[in-house]
Amino acid sequence: MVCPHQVEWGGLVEGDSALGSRSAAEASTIRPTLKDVAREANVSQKTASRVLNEERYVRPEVRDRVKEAILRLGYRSNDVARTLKLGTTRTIGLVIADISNPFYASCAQGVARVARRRGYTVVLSASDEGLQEEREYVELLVRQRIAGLLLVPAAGDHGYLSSERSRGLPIVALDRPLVGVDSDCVIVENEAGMRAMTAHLVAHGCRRIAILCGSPDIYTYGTRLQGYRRALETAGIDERIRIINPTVEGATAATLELMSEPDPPDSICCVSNRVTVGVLAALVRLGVSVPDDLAVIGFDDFELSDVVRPRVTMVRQPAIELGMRAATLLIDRVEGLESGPPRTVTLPVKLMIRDSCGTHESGTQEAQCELGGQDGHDVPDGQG
Amino acid sequence: MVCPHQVEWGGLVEGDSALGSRSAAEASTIRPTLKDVAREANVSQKTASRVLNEERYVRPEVRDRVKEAILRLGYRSNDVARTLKLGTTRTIGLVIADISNPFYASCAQGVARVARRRGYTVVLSASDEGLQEEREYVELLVRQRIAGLLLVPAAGDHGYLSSERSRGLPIVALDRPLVGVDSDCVIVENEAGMRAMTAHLVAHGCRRIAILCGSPDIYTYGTRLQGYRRALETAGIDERIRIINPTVEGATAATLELMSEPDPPDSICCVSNRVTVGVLAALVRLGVSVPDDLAVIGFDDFELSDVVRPRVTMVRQPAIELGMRAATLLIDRVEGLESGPPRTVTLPVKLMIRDSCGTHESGTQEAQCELGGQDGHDVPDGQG
DNA sequence: TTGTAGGCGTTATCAG
DNA sequence: CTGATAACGCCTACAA
Repeated sequence: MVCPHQVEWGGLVEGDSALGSRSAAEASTIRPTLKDVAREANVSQKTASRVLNEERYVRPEVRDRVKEAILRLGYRSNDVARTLKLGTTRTIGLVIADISNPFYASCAQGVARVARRRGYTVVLSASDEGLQEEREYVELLVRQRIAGLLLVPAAGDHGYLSSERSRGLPIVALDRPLVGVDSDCVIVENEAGMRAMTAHLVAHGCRRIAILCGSPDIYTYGTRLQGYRRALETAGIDERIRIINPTVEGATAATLELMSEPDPPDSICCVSNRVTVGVLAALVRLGVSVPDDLAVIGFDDFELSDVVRPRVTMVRQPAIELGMRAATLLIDRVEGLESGPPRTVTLPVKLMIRDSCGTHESGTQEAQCELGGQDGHDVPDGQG
Repeated sequence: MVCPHQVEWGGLVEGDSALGSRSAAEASTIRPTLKDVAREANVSQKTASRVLNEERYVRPEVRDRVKEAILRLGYRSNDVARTLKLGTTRTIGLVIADISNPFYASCAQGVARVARRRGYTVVLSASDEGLQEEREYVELLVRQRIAGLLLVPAAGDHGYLSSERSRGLPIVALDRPLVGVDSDCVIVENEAGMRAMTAHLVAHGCRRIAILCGSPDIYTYGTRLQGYRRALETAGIDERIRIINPTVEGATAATLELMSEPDPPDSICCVSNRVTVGVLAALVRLGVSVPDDLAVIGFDDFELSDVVRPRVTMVRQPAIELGMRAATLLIDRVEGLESGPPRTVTLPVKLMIRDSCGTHESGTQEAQCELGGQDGHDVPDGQG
């Protein structure tokens, strides 16, 4: 089916836009330009441009003529050209670890929401926690002249970003701070959250408390581990640290192993929703009864945490808000609405007390963690 | 901290790149151009360009000089300019309904994986099932001159896309075909899947089989509903159709209502993972025992479907592969590797038999649905 | 092997 | 109010 525009369009093929026939692969190039619109409307290019950008000083009559031409030709302005001229994109680059982790998906959702609201476009990339991949993506994004960069940094040194930063690229770290550059960052109360979790286990009589933790080189795991240690230290209890691959499969394997050892734990702290899910899967397979045989507590919510029996006690992070705050901060930087030194925004987490740590619990209770403030607190960093 | 490049850079401020001081908001513009590199290396711009693109015919000595200049200046080529000149991006636009639905997240993951492998960048947008929002996003993407468009169409007519298509923009529909334009599309066996689900319930003695379904205007729901109806027709059983808002909350509310009515169903078919999760939440709350009091079966897997007790019988769709196939097809079109008429790729689904439909089940069994082939089948459409 | 001139589609400048 | 003309940063032709 040939749309009517096609017909109109046919008459312009002679134009100097070099609109001859091309191979299918190149066909996407056959689009009318502002010059075509101008010719069609019998005005200069600049006038057409004026209409397009809704500038003043265009006679209504002329304006209508141009608008008509735009419609007739199915003209779409070329942001590539405009960007080149203006020197600034309305695109933000988002580099996360893994889209299939609901936590990051929620962060991305928050980012997307704010971006849309403020007229920005989001380029998404997944680094899979690899610094090398992250660098490649950032390189690509910089080439594309993104207005700002939002990233969940992989483990390792991010000094490579300092040249970008010094060239004025706004960067906001999400979920974890950057190592080796300073930048804004939006994180949650990792240590306090885990401390609260561990203390909760202690309060329920647990003494052989294991933690299944990803590499402490990754900030979130490192700080959460720290919280665990401090809580145990306070309680005078020995640590049982297991560094694992923090995936569902990794956690399942580790749990299977852990529970088959002599002197197994009486409780497990999970450092992420992936780990919690993996632990639960293993326990179900083993027929271990929670919380009777073993208590389980997790950092970060997961879908069904409230539906699974027993309902899992865990610390909830505001994932969507994390994304929204990060995006807001970034765009504020981009637009110059925010111009102070790098700042760290720390959002509060909540301990949701349910049934997986002992029968004393009843109903879902919420407990703000020690550091928690209603809206998080905002700390300007020391110095650059 | 001032990085060493800054110093080098300082010497160039006089250049005709107009690198004077600017406001913080515009600072991202102060980047060296190829011209700066050329001057720094004492060669022509073209020579610098040659080195950048690794063309032949550059004396090694000169090449090194240029590379050094690039490094010293921290030069990053400007893809915006390059794109304008070349007339073609390496960006694909992805419009999905909702990132927080793990199904779409997985699709996006598949897309991202292929895109990365083939050197493309992905711009992500979420339409929230709104046709209007979808249009706005597409408009934006077209302006950005994406090389191709990948979308999960919202309900409604997509005739608005035909002008883009006729201008040569490759479009691949994901999860649902487009209405009103023809295009490639990658979907799963919706009807067969739901027919198998329903038949499975019938085989387990269910007779009051309800379906919780989203608006049939959305292709996936429409076809799944069709599968349900056909299976019941075959079995000579009455329909119990409930059109709901297919979210977790919507399904929970509907289930609560459904179960409190006189003559409640003996089984529920869920049209999506969102619905299944919502149903389970409601049943847990009501204390309804599955499968004893009620059988439950779902379309589309969800995390923990295999961990929750009883384990939920459901039809699994290959979400990641869906995304990968769609992206592959799209990029093949973009690059002209694929040039025939629009084609529809249908991927098979699998019925995973577990415990939520009756005690006859034991262990997880897999059953390929009727139409299933190993790799899906590929049907060139009728005609344009 | 290297350099010069011109244009991709916009917008900005500055006259008419 | 409107229109030539010159960039934006890169690449393709076409010389040298």
